[in-house]
Amino acid sequence: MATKLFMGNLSWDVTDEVLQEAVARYGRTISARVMTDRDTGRSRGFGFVEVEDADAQNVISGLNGQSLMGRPLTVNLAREREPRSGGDRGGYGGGRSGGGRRY
DNA sequence: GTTGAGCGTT
Repeated sequence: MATKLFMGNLSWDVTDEVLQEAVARYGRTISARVMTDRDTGRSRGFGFVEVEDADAQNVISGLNGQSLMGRPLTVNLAREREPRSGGDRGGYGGGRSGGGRRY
């Protein structure tokens, strides 16, 4: 199992590799990806990382507040984005993302 | 050549 983490306040110089290397030091990194602007292709300043559930808390406590590339990292549980459609044309009528933040 | 809160693509 893997836990998804949201990385914020990333330096524009940070890349997927750098993020993975940084997270891999605190836990087994399943996957690391830095969200880059699809419009311009430049880093948006945040990304997502997948780590083992047992290491998720360790990674958060380890990287959250730590400085990377000269900028303090912000680590939090990433929201679950719509599960992959799976490719089945199925068409669930009641598909409800439930909305994002609800406060 | 720039910028800085926020939750991503098949």
